[in-house]
Amino acid sequence: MHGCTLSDVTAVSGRQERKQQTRQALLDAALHLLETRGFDGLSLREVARGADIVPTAFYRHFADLTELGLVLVAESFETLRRMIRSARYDLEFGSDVIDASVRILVRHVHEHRAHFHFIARERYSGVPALRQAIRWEIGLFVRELATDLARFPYLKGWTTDDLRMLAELLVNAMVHTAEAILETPADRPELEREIVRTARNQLRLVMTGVPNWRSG
Amino acid sequence: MHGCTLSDVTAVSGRQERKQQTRQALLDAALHLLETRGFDGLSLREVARGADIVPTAFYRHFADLTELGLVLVAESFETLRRMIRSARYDLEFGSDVIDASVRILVRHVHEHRAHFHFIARERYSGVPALRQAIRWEIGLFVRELATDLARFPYLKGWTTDDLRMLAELLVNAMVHTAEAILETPADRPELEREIVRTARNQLRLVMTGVPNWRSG
DNA sequence: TGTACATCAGTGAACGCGCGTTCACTGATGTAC
DNA sequence: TGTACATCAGTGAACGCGCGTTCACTGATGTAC
Repeated sequence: MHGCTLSDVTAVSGRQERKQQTRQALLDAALHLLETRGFDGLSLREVARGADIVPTAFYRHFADLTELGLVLVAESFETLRRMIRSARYDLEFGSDVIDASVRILVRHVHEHRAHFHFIARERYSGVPALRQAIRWEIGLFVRELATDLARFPYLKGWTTDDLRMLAELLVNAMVHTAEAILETPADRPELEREIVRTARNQLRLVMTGVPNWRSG
Repeated sequence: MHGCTLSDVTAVSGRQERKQQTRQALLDAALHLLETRGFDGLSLREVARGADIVPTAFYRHFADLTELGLVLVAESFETLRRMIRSARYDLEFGSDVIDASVRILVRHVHEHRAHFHFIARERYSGVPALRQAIRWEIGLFVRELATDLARFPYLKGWTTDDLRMLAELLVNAMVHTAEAILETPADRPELEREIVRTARNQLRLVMTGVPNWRSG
C-alpha cells in the first residue's frame, strides 16, 4: 500500500506494458490462426510461434489455451456490443430501421471479420467451455435487444416473453446473415448483395407480422 | 462380365458383407466420438480403436478422415430428408401445420441426435470440405422446401425469390431450434418445452406476416 | 466334390513429427536504501 | 545519484506421448478347374 510515485509510472510503461503487449500478440496470433482452423485444431506451440515467443513463455500469460479462448470470447462480444451501441445511436435519427440495421451489421462484419468468424465457428464447437461462454453472451444479448425493442411504438403492448421471442428470432437472423457474409468469397460482391437483400426481406417479413400478432 | 451365380451370392454374405460392416463400424465410431469432439479434434487412430480395428486397416475403407466425414454428411442429410418426407405425409391430413412441423422436428432430433449434432457443429467448422458439403446440402434443402411451400394456398402469388427467402428463414429457425434442443440437458425437460414453445411462436409470427407481404 | 491358387481385410512393427508440460536458467527491469 | 538485491518475462533442453503413414505379413474367404 503506497502512493503513486514516478517509479510506478515508469513501471507501467516498462515491464508491465511489454507483458501486456505480448499477451495481446498471443490473442491476435490465435485469432489469426482461427480464420483457417477451429479452436479444437489449435496448438499452444503454434500460437506461441505466431506471437514470436517460445512455447513455455505462453504460461506467463494463460494457464492453458482454453483460458485464452475465453478471453477471445469476451473480446469478440465487446466488439458486438460496440456495434449495438452504434446502432442505438444511428437509429435515433433513422427512418428505415431495418435498412439501417442491416447496413450496420454488414459494416461491422467486414471491420471485425475475425471476431464474428470466431463466434460463429465456436458457437457449437467441440470445446464446452467456449460453447457455454458464447451461449451465455448470446443470451444476454437477446435480453438486451428485447428491452430495446420494448421502446418501439409498434411493440408497446407486447409481453416480455413475446419480446424475447422476437429478439431471439432477430438475433438468429442476424447471426445467420453474418455467417453467410463471412462465407462469401471476397471476389463475389454480387453474392453478398443477394445475401443482404434476403436478410432485409426476412426482417421485413417478420415485422410485417407484428401488427397482427396475437399472443397465444 | 458374367451372370449372377451362386458363388456371387455367397460372396455378398461373406467377405464383402463383413467389409461393409467394418466400414459402418468406423462411421458409427466417428459419429459417437463427434458427440464430444469437433471433427477437427478427431484422430484416425481413435476412430479405428472405436471400430475395433488396427489403425492401418482404416485405409482399406477410406483414403483419410475427411473422406469418412463426407460420408457422414451424406448419411446425416439422408436422415433429414427422411424427416421431411414424413412431414410431407403427415401434413396432408394435419390441421395445424406449424404445430405438426415442430413436433416432427423435435421427434427426429431426439431419434437422430448424433446426425443433427454433427451437422450443426460442422456447419461452420474448421474443415473446409465438410463445411462446403453441408452448405451445399442445406442449399438443396432450402430449394426443396421452397417448392413445397409453393403449393400452400396462402403463398400462391409469391415469386420464386420470395419463396426461397421464406424457406431460408424457416430452415434457419428449424436449425436453430434443433441446436437449442441438442444443447438442453436431458434432465431439464421444462427447458425443452420452453424452446419448443418459442419455436412455434416464431414460426407463427413469420406466417402472420405472410398475408400482408408485398414483394419489394 | 477336391485341390491349387488368388484375393484382400486386417495385422503389427517401425518411422519421424509436433505436441503439452517440467525445469533450471538468464538477464533486463524495477525497488530499496 | 549510485549500488546491491529482487522480480519475473522469456529461454532452451528435455521428457514421454499419440499421431499419420509405410511396409511386409498372415490367413480366412473366394475362384477356377
